[in-house]
Amino acid sequence: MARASTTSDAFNAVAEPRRREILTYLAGTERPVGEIVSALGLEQPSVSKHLRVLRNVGLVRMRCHGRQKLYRTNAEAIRPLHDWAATFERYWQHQLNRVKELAESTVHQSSADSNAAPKPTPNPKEKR
Amino acid sequence: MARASTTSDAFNAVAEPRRREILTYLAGTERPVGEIVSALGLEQPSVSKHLRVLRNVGLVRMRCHGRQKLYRTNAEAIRPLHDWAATFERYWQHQLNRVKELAESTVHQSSADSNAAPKPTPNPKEKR
DNA sequence: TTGACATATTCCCATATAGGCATGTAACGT
DNA sequence: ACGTTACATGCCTATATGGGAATATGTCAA
Repeated sequence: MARASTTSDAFNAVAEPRRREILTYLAGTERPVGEIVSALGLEQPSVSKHLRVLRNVGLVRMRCHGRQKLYRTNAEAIRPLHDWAATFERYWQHQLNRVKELAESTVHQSSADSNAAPKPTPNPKEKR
Repeated sequence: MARASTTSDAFNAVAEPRRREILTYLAGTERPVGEIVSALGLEQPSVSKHLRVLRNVGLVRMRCHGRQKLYRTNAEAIRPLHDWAATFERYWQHQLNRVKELAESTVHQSSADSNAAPKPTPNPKEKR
C-alpha cells in the first residue's frame, strides 16, 4: 500500500506546509483564490488543488461571490488535531521537569551519553 | 514533486494513523518493540519501520536494554503540532458563537447550505 | 561456537501524490 | 455574441510511500 490519501483526514491534509499556510491565511477571514495566490506566491492551479484537498476534509468552506469564490478556514475541523496533541500535554510537562532535574544534577558531566537519540535527523537521504 | 517525506517533520510523521497509535501507546512509558507489536497487532517489520520514522523526527526516543530496545514517546516533539493547532482556538470559539446566534435567530428559515461537501458547487445567484 | 531471541533492513510494487503546463468552465462587462 | 476575468481540472512525471516476505544484525545463554 502507498501512503494514505491526503484527503483521508485532517492529519494528512495539514501535513503539507502550503496547506497549513493557506489555513493560517484564511483564518478568520474570507478571501478569493486570487488573493491567496498573490499573498502566498504560489501558482494558481496549485492553490486550487490545495483548496480542493482542504475542502474535501472540511478544513475550509467556500462561498460563491460573482465570479470569484471566497474561502475561509473552518477552524472546527482543526480541533481533532488539537485534541489529539493535547493528549500529550501532561507528558511534555513531566519531561520538562525531568530535563530540569537532570540539568541541575549533571551540570558538568561530559558527554559520554549513550541514550541521546541518534540526532533528530530531519532529512535522511533515504536510499532505496 | 511527490509528497514531502514522512520524515520531513512531525506533521508528516503523524499523518499515518498507526504512528499515532504508537505514540499514544508509548506516551509516558518505555516499551520494547515486541510489546508494541503484540499490543497493536502489527507486523514486527512494520513497527520497526514506523519507529524509524518517528525517531527520525524526534517523536520517540530509544534506549538499549539487553537485546531489546526500549522506546518512549518524546512528547516535546508534539508541541509544534499542538501550538499550530492552538492558533485556531479563538476562531472555533467564534464559530461556535456564530452558529449559536444563527440557530437562535433563524429557527424557521434555512436556505441553501453551501458548506459541507466537495460537491459540484451549487449556484446561488449571490449579490452583495 | 552455536542457537535462540529481539529488532532492523532490504527488495519489490501498487498507489498517490505535488508541481508545471495547458486547457476547460463559469460569470461579468460591453 | 465576444473577450476577459477568476477558478478548476486534466495530463504527465519524478518521487516517496507502506505492506509483505525474506534476510541481516545484534545480544544473550549454554
